Parts: sequence; C-alpha cells; structure tokens
Amino acid sequence: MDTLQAQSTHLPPLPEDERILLLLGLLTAQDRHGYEINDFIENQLHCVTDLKKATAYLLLDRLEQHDLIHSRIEQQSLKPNRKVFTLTAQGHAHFLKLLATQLRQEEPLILPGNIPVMFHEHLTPEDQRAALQERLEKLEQRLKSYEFLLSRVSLTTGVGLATQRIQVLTQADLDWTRQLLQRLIQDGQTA
Amino acid sequence: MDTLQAQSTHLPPLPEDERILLLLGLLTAQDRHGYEINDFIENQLHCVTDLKKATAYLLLDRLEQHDLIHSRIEQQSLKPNRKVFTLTAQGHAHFLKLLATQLRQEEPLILPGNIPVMFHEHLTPEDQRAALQERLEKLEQRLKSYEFLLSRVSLTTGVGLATQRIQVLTQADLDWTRQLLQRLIQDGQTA
DNA sequence: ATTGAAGTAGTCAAGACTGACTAGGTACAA
DNA sequence: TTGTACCTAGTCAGTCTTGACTACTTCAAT
Repeated sequence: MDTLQAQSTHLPPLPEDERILLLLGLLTAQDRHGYEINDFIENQLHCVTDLKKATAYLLLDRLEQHDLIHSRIEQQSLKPNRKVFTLTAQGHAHFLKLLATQLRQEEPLILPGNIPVMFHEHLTPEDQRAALQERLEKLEQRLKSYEFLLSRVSLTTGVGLATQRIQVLTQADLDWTRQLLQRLIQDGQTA
Repeated sequence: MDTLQAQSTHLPPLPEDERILLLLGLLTAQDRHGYEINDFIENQLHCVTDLKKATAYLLLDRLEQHDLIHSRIEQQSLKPNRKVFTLTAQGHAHFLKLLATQLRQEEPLILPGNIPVMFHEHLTPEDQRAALQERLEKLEQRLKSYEFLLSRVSLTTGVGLATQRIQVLTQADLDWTRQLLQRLIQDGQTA
C-alpha cells in the first residue's frame, strides 16, 4: 500500500474549519503579513472568533504547505522583516468552496452558562437571585459594548454583520435571563 | 523545592470547567454508574453539552482522585458489573462553590456560522440566497425538534429550562437569518 | 444457530489548541 | 538611560478532547 499517492509526502490534513475560512477570507481582500493578521483578529474580530496567535501561525503554515497561500519576505528599512501571505488561485477556489458549504450549514448552539442554569435550584433562592442579577448586569454591559462597536462600523461590512448577529442573540439571552430572574423574584414573594 | 507539598503526589489539576459542574451535578440527585451518566448525557443532554464518553470517563477518574466523588463496584447477576459513583461531602461543597461562581458569570457568545456570514458577499447574489435559504430551513427544522423536546419535559426542570434557553436563542438566530435573507432578496429585485 | 442491539467498562493514539516563552528591532517619554 | 510600548516572527511543552477500538454478557429476533 501507499504505492502511488498523489503527494509523495504526507501533509498534515487541513481541517475543514471555519478558522481556515477566516484566514483565507482575510487574504481575499489584500495580502497581509502574519502580525497584521493576528492583530486584526485580536482587535477587530475578538467577538467573532477566538482564534489565537499560535494557532493562526500553525494554520498559516499548513495553508502554505497545501499551496492555498504563498508567502514572501518583505524587507523594510528600520523595521523587522515581514512575511507577507498571498492567496493562490487554488486558495481562492478553496475559499469559495468552503464558504458555500459553510454558509448553508447550521450548527447546534451549545450555550456557555447553561449548565449552571440547569442546576440553579440547588442554591438558596436568595443566592439564585443574587447570582442571576449579577449575570444580568454583565450581560447588559457586554451588550453596551456591542452597541458601541456597531456605532462605528457599517452594517454592510462583513464584520458589522457578524457583530450584529452576536448582538441580537445576546439581547435575546438578556431578555431570557431577565425573565427568569423576574420569575424567581415572584416565586419568592408568593412563597 | 517541592519539599512539603500538601499532596505528596501531584494530581492532574482539575479544570474549573462547566463539565465538572455537570458531572458533579448529575450525582447530586442520585448515585449513578458510568454508563448511566454517559447515556443520560447522550440522550437527554445532547443539546445542552457536547461532552463525550471518553472525556467523561477521564473526568470521573480525575474527580475521584481529588476525592470529590467515590466509586464502588456493584455486582449484578446476569449483567456486567457497574461502577457506581457517589458524591462525597467535599464534592458536594465543590459543586455548590462552582455553581455559585458560574451562575453569576457570563461568557461572550462565539457563534458558529458567523465566519461564513462575514464573507457572504464573496458569493454571487444567487448563491448567497440559495445558501441562506438552506440554512434557514435547517434552523426551522432544529427549532421544531426543540419544540418537540420541550413539549415533553417540564420547564421547571433544570433540563427543560436549559433547553428552553437554547430554543429562545435559536429562534432569535432564525429571525435574524430570515431578515438577512429578506434583505438580500430585496436588493436583488432593486438592482 | 446466528445476528444484532443494548448494557457495561474502559483505553489509546492522534490531533487541536494555547499560554508562555524567546528574540530581536524602533521610538518615545521620563 | 531606562523603561515601556509596539512591531515582527515564531516555538513548544503540556493540556484537552475524542474517534475508534476492545471485551464481555444478555436478550430478542430471524
């Protein structure tokens, strides 16, 4: 076996991940160097993805090994060298393919904070209310931060759209939480 | 160094995870054996958590090493032996502590499917609409499955409550998606 | 008889992910 | 001149997670 594989060297497989789509996507608009990519993710996309620097570098290497992107070193006077990545034709094709399949997918929502909700009755009514109240306040705060973010990006931008989706779902979460808290308070008064 | 650690043997650290809370929580109601725990997670909690069998066994071992739970073998005639887990006093205390802290936390929502949304404009308007339409249908289907689930559990149960939270957020997602699709269709007609 | 599902317990290699670190430069303020 | 912040590129050990597998038993169906 293993007689005549298309590739003689075994490349580490490329995950069909959203993260791959992201990296490829960032390179469709323009060439970018590694630092720039990571900087952009940290500063503009922190609420859309949680991809970290080390992972990004790893994935970029992988992408290059698969010829989906290509890199060149760019010398600068007075500044460290940059490694600039460019999307190849293959890479662009792959991007489009991933995009089409992933846009039509729908994944189940696994919500953080659902497990503690499930067991909330193990606390005293007092503690339940206090904890939920605090959660609510944090949610409100986060929502405000989204509103601020959205006030300074166009909704027709990709990033704006994605952020707005998060905002909408977070708002729904807030409403739900508020309702639950209300119910707990009423139960407390009735009892 | 390492002269007089409280524990002479270095236990693998216990993550302060929601998963830990879950396992502990499942044992507060009653003792359960491993298979039962995994069965329950797979069949009743698949929309609340994605904890898998291998991970559960690993975590149960960890929990026991930390004396938060305790196990005994239960012989049965005609059936394989069971390993039954019991919450220890320490375990119960830890459960309560985790529950209180996690119930008041709030984590940012990282939504699956947001990356492709971000880049949707790279597809032709036609493909965008087709893909979103399909996503919408899948969302509707999932929502129906939640409604079915909820029609047969009490909302005052922990599981019911958690499931309902998911339902509400999924509904919000569906509404958002429908609106986006609507907008795309309108843009198509105007153009 | 044989097949297959469900009950019961795990294990393990392989991969994904990241915190924390290294290594160097510039530029500006104190 | 010292410190701090930003620019630039990584790496790696260690942890987390899981798909796929092993083993054995009962029970119902074919």
